[in-house]
Amino acid sequence: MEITDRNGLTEAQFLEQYDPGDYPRPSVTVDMMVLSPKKDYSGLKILLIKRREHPYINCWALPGGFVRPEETCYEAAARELKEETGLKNVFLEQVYTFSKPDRDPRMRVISVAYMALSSVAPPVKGGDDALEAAWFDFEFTDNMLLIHNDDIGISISYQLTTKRFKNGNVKYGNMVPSLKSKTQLAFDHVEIILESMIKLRREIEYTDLPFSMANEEFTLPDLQAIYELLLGHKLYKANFRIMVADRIEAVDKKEKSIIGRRMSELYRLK
Amino acid sequence: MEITDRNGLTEAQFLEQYDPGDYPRPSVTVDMMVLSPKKDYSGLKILLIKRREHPYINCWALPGGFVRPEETCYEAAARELKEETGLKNVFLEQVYTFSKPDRDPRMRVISVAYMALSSVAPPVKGGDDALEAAWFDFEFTDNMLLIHNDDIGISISYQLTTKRFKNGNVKYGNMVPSLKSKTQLAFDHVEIILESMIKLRREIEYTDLPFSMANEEFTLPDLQAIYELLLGHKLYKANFRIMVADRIEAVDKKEKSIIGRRMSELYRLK
DNA sequence: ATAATAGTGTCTATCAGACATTATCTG
DNA sequence: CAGATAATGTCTGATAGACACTATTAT
Repeated sequence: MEITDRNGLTEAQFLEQYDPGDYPRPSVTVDMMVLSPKKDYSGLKILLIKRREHPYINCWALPGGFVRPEETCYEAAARELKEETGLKNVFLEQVYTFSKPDRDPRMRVISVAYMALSSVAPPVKGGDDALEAAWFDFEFTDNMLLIHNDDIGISISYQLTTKRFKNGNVKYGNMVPSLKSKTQLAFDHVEIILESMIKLRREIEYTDLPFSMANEEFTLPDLQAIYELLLGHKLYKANFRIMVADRIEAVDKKEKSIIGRRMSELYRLK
Repeated sequence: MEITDRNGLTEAQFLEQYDPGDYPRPSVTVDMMVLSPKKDYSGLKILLIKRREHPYINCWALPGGFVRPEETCYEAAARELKEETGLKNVFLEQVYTFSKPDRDPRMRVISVAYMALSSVAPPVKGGDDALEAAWFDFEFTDNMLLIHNDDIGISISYQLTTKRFKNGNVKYGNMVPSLKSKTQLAFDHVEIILESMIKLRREIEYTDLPFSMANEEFTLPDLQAIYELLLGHKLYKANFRIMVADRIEAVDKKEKSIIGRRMSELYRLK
């Protein structure tokens, strides 16, 4: 009664004898843009890992790693994030898959990019560890990407210009980075950051995504500060409050806001 | 003067001796949702391929194939699309990467999904060919996905319900399909279609994407019809024209519109 | 001539942007 | 009390949604 193929095999029989063959397969990795606000909400931080091997030896790279046979890409990203930072249950979303054949000179590596947003920046393995990680100040404007850590004296910057591309008969502008500093990010990780920021800013329009950078309970001045950091521009207080009004509920407690110096109502995401 | 690693190797030396090792690697494929309008603009069509092998033998599947070592995923998708349909230079965009370890029972396959939008639906290899392909009528509403081809007597339908998910502390609704027809789509291809349609509809808001389904020169009633097909609801004529006004230029010719029966001004995308 | 469809005018509700004002808190 | 900041009020212009009307064309 079971369906058989042209060789008379049932599905179970087919799978039993199936040989995946020896075609060249790419390695698949995940790479992540992990952002968190600075403690005083005066800017954003991004997590980078220092490379100890060729290629891009001594360069800083986005955290990431290989996708294991028994896990999804999402699970791989969540695992790597937890290994690096201890963070779990933070916002984590797929951004784009990068697949230029020569993006890694060692071998063919296809990388699925993720972005993660955390309300805190936990301490990471630093110093002269084999795996050195650090949080960098992250500044992203219309024409500049600046990533620096003044403690360890590293500054990486790219100028951003807009180039027009065509897809079918639809044209659109796209950011093109050009290195301005002596040090650079490893691989195509600038592009991963740029794609992530574009997607992030677009999604702020129709999601509650900035809430994932706020504490469980937050004041509105602080939530507004997070929105402003992610969007890269100031907002009007009154308009902002109208915008988020139906997504929040008062907790009926007061606390000093992080960015201000006064008591402010606490709220929670509905 | 060159930088050496802990073994004293330069980058060139390192790459020379580098052994990618024998870790398990996934196969990477691309799968595509290819949409085009019906000739009379009364609906959408989607391209499907009939499977001749286990698993999902005799099921219909999205077109796709393996990513070759020397090409990007985009190039793989463009190549497969051209092979199936002869189409090139159509709108083609990455949607999402699907990576459940068991999504293909034969082996680990990670699939990068693309969507393609064409103004025409070229004839495809049909009949009793080894590789049977066909265009299906495509209907997508809030609670139903219906894919059918009355010529060959195939109808595939899924009911769509909304389930709430959590990502970090952000909650959002997501469509969950449940099969209603006897026949089903192969693999997780329903999910690829759903993700693609969500992204497609969202991008219509801020791109010229529906123009890629129109002819080079088009009438406004026809362009509006395409917008309505993709969005799944009617638009007001006057509002629609205001909306597209600054993106089009008159060609100063008239032609009968496809959906109407009268002469109408021809336009072109700026 | 008539019916259908192309094309335009305009009213309204909503909303983002922009200031202005009042209330409250800290030092 | 003074200065700063939290919180609210309100004006304006742009825009989406809705409907009505005129012009043109196929039969």
